[in-house]
Amino acid sequence: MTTIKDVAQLAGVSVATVSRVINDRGYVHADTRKKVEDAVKALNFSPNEVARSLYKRKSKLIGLLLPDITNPYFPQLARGVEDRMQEQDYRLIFGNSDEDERKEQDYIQTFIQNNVVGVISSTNYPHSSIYENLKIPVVFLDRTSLDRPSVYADGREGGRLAAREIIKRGSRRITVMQGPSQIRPAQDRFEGAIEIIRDAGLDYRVIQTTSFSINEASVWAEELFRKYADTDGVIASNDIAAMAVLHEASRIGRKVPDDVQVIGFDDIPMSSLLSPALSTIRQPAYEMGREAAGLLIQLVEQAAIENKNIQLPVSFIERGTTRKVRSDG
Amino acid sequence: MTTIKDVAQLAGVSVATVSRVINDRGYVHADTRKKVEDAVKALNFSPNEVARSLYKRKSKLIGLLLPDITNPYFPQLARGVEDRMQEQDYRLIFGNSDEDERKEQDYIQTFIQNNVVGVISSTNYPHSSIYENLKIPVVFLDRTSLDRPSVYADGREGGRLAAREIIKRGSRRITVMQGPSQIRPAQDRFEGAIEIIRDAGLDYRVIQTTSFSINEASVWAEELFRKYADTDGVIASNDIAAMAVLHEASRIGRKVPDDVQVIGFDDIPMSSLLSPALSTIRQPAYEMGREAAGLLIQLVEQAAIENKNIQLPVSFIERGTTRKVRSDG
DNA sequence: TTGTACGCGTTATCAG
DNA sequence: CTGATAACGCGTACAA
Repeated sequence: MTTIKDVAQLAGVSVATVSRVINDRGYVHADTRKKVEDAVKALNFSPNEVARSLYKRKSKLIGLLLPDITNPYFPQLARGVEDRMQEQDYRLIFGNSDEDERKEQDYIQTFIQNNVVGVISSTNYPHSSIYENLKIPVVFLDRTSLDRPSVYADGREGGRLAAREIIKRGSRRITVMQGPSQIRPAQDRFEGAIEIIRDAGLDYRVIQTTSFSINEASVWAEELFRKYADTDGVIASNDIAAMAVLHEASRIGRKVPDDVQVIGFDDIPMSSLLSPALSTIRQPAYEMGREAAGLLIQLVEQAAIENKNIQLPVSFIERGTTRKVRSDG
Repeated sequence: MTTIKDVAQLAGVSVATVSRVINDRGYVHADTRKKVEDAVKALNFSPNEVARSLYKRKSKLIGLLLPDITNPYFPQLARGVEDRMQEQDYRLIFGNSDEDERKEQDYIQTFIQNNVVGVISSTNYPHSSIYENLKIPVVFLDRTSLDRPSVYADGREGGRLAAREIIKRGSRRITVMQGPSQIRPAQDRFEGAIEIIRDAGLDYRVIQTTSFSINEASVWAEELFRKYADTDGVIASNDIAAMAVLHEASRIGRKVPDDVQVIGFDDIPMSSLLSPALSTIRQPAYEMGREAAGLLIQLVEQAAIENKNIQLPVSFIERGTTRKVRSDG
């Protein structure tokens, strides 16, 4: 490994001077600068971030904590975060929490040990002591928290939107899948949806789900059609659940969207490739990731005390699992 | 931040002793140990990994480089890697390369600057100078390389399997989607497939694709049915491509599997939720991730010079996009 | 404009 | 069995 000393020696100057040129700090004569730059190139030197980090007590590392990267919604968040961080030369230490508070705790701990300067977390426990005691900035992603910086989509409006659109297209016996109760955005969606359904004077059925797991999605889809065989509209808790509903509908011979309409949530990349393509409420996941990263960088670099919340809008993506809206409204 | 000094002071011993206790190294009297342990707890001390890393010139960090986490195949690899690493207290610095050699270069560079002890890379350039000159162990994941440690699935056999199964089920005018030419496993699959098709005395059509991108998948699917309208069997380059084919088939009114059979590759999680569910060649992605991590840990910890290759078996997952095999063969 | 010397938190060596 | 102390590589006072 080539160190700053090697460079200094080759350039015939002191380490301080080398440090000055590579950090572009303080005065250094043009000639000396040239010598140093040549030496740096010759030795292919790049500064040891660890030593830097130790001295400055801060790094260019950010901790990213997501529930489960295997769930197709999260990679988009992750990608957004990464791209934005990358632009400012931050790197990511990444972990899957499985929504397990203990695992989160452990990860945060090792993040700290590695001098990360901030963390982005998609936690279910934003008020856990884990985060209360943290001395570095945290941004909650895809999680609502009013007293802490966070970036999330407007889940309640998403729920409303889904209900409005499905009602507008003629569903009357709507089943709403209620996502895991500990996940705020999932509850927001649910509440938004039933708010509109109630206002429309309709009643509704509920399927309570306890995770976003792909495996279990099929189980709930089965349960849905078993318990509510007459349902003619499903507002799914996310696109995976919607896929499972589509699959089950097809299996038992219910036509989508003629017999039953389905609206998903998220708009994961493959939703448009389904047959019929999935109508869904789009969350701008990639953007959310980017925003979270941007916000965290601000917090890190400007130590702004002000707590910020960024709420991004959702939108209805009309595809093939909902009927065309009748022209008379 | 509480340091080893604080602990030493509170325990009334020297830092050396504290170090001995926390690393369980050398002799230390039971009573002293107790005092130190108490102090550690009282102060909630945990060692600064950065300082450790600086001194030891190695860390508990490894670099993971994947093309694009947004592609649903990679999260499974990532998750496998992470779970295995986690078990041995290694953490991941993660980056998306977008299959861009320059980006890889940059990431590897910063990995090194952060003292990572090894890297797992799913690169298209295993023989690039980036990796040649690396002094730390590298494991290539999902990429074949005979002279370097690597973990991959048996792509050629996968191709054969796909061809065999689709022929066995009656397809005669088969179209093979050839994945990006620079990606070895994709070529292996392709070659395996045409090998069997040729042996069967059939001819075949080819659609050349240049990426695994979801957006472009639709384009190729369209092209496929436009150019080869009579095709009665498609061996897709991966499950995403297969989804696009399914989608397009449905759009133009070709029945799957009756008019045309489709076999995917990968077995990504949502393949089973399609309607009809996707028949595919399964790669054990999660296992591959775990194996790669295990191998890298060995390399890191035992400095075994021996180059190892791990090839995992693929398997045919029979679902709804292929017909039932006729009992007479 | 440049160099010397110290400290960041930890571990290993070597005396005691 | 324990304690001083010198590294690890870098950045910054402070001196020159």
